[in-house]
Amino acid sequence: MKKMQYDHAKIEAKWQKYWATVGLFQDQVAVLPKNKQYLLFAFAYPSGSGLHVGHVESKTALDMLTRFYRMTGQDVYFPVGWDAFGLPAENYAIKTGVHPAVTTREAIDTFRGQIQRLGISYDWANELATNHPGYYRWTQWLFLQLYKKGLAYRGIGVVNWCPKDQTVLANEQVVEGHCERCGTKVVQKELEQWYFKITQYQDELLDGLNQVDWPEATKQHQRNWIGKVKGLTIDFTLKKNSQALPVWTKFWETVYGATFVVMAPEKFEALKLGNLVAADRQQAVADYLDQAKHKTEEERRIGEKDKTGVNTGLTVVNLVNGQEVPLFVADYILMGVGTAIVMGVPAHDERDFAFAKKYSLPITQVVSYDDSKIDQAVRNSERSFEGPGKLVNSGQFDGQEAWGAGKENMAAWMIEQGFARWETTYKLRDWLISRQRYWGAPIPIVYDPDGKPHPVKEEHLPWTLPTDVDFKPTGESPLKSSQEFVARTEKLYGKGWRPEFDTMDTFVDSSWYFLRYLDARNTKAFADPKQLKAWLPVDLYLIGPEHIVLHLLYARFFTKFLRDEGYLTINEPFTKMRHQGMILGPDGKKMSKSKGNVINPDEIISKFGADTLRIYEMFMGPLEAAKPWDDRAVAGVARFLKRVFAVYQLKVSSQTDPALARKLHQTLKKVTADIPALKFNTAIAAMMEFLNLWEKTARDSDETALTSQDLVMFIKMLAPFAPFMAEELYGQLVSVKGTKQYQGVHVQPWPKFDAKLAQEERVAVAVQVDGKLRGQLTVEHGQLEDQTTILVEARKLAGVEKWLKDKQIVKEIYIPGKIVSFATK
RNA sequence: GCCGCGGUGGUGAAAUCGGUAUACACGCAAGACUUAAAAUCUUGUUCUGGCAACAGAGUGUGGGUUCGACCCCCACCCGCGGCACCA
Repeated sequence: MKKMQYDHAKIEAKWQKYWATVGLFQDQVAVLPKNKQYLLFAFAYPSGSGLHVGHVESKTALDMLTRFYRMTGQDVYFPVGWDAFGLPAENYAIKTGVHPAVTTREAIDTFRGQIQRLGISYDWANELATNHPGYYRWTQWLFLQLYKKGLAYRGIGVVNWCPKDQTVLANEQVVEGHCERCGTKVVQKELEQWYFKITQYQDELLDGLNQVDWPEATKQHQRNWIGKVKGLTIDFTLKKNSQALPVWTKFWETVYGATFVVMAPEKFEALKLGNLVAADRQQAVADYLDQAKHKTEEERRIGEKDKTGVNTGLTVVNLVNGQEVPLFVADYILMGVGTAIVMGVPAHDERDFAFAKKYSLPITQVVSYDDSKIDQAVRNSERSFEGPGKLVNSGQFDGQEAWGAGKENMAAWMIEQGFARWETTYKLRDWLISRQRYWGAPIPIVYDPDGKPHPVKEEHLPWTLPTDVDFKPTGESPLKSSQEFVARTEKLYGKGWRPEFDTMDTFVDSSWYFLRYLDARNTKAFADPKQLKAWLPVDLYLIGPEHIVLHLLYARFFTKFLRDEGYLTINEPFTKMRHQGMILGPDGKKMSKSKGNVINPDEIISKFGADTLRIYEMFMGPLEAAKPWDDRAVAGVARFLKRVFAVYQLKVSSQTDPALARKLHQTLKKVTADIPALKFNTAIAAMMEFLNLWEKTARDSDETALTSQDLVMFIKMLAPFAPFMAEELYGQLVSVKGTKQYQGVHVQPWPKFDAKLAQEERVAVAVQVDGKLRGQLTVEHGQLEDQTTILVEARKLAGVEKWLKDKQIVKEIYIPGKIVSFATK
């Protein structure tokens, strides 16, 4: 046989072309599946800079799994698409004047080429892009369904506004008071906007988490985000007119210690309590309210250390003991948390303590603590403390456990008295979806001349995004600059009618794409119900940890809504989910252009080949871990593949070396178990181990030491990992290659290992004396259960005998095939 | 502060159920080939002592359970991610 050198560029180009020609693994969703595997990768935003190594990691992992499942005879669906609306393309357009549609198309073309070079076996038949009218028509349809049910509504509210991007942001897109995207300080603005009523499903979104196989941390994040808390709402009353001021709290056991009541400025205005304020306080209160209104989120945050407030001069009655306490307004009380009215218990709450100190308010201790140091400090009003203890100064409840019986009894009593009730609160807010941006799906709403909103008629969908638009940010929606858009609206709905000029948050587009994947060319429905039923839910979703909260919550919300509307039969869209870890630069830091530590996958491919890149990224470590890039380790993987290729150029043996056969089956067993467990790193290590033994066995010979059947077995094992090389080597081995009957390695059945052959004949059993390893006993496989003999043999081992001499054995243990343990006195 | 994840050789990391800690790879060292270098191959590589046999120590720290702990329990330290004036 002619010896060939491993030429990755030639081999990869050849097979990429061949697979494309025969349409390998295309259009798979049409088949009604028996053993379905719907594998999903969080679709990418097609940025101008192309695929990065992080994309490669998750795409490769799923591709390996996909190829493995196919070989084991399952019906796999592995689709691809583009999250194509969004800010970067629009910002680029503002800078250069190039239309986002153009840059997006170019970026998608780049990505597509890179993906094919990587050997990712996507099914392209249902490729989709969210900016395509054929897609966003159904995004708009979804909006209209929500609208019909009152789950898409218009509301006035204080919104987060990014002055640089000139748009509203969802709460989720504000990170520490700054815009998630551009880092600009976010300001508050009052606007009328569209919301999706996700809170309608808050309990189900919480409960559903118990049904899915997701990382515990992710579920916990979602739970925290929904933030369900059971508390007690207690009425305090305004002395002047007996008006009830409900206070919500988790710590009602400290209610006897309330020495003031404080409410959010917005709440004070909403309740119109200003009129009740005595004349001499009017000015001070008005000033404070005005000042609070003009504070940004950031300024309020700074106030954390120095709390401000104003005494309204009004008096409030604490109904538990009739005590009269002052009413304050303070901006450390947040609108939207509880009732926005808080009882101030300075002895047992840090914030209330700081406030009481500043305004010289009394501090009443109502819980005494076992720790005398703490108790002393609280008694002397030196600090506040929250913790378990006994109630004091609390009327009939004195002496009861504050975090036990006392808490329960007090709640029961207050409820019985009629001035308290249970109330559950949530942190989750409705989803603000309006964006004053161009590059998104238009909200399908038109306004009549009176300004009343009406849904765009379904026959007018897709409600297309106009093209005659000036992108320059003005603080208003760019769509306002389109003449065509207004003309179209007037033509279809009448003179004086106006379209909604805002577009939808791109999270709307990207939170239902996994449904459209199943039938992306359907023009009658977002997907054929038969396909939806056959393929949903998604069996495995691989997604970056950055999407833990928003995307997943929204996708689950849509799923539940569409189920209620009769379109879906599932409760949860993603049965199993895992996260891939971030690939860091060689310096161990997050890759970024400014740090100059970015690794370009194209360069790795041209230097070492796609097979090497794939295997290296999977070999770096566990899929979910953050891993730094190591150039030299890449070369190590390239070496591995080169060695595999070289050993396949030897003459095929007529018999397989027995020791090597055992190792082969052991390796196959390990790889077969590791792939579905997503433990690609150890599967690769096992194959490397096999190669090490193989080379040793075949050394100083011109033969492979494997039969052609066993050579095929290993190459099939390698196929999901290194699809190009596997196809090449398989072709070299199989005689029908080049003929019409030739079918590549990727459609071959996954080999079966011989369990008996994979078992070692002799097993090394470790022998311990007093927990220390003192010897090793080699036992024939058939003798493993013979405890008596083994214990006798173990004692006789030279290294063991030495340590047992002059000692009395008090216990001896034998775990078959593992260990012998002697305990002595 | 709260929630979550993690801490193992010089480095990335293995260790399936509580059972021989450090597989695999990188790096490093020595050697082979070479005029030389690169590439490739071979051998070694947890630490301490010892020529060696061997002995001792060893999975962030301190304790505990167990014949036996990277793994389980308690207390703590450090790193990373998220949330945070949430009453």
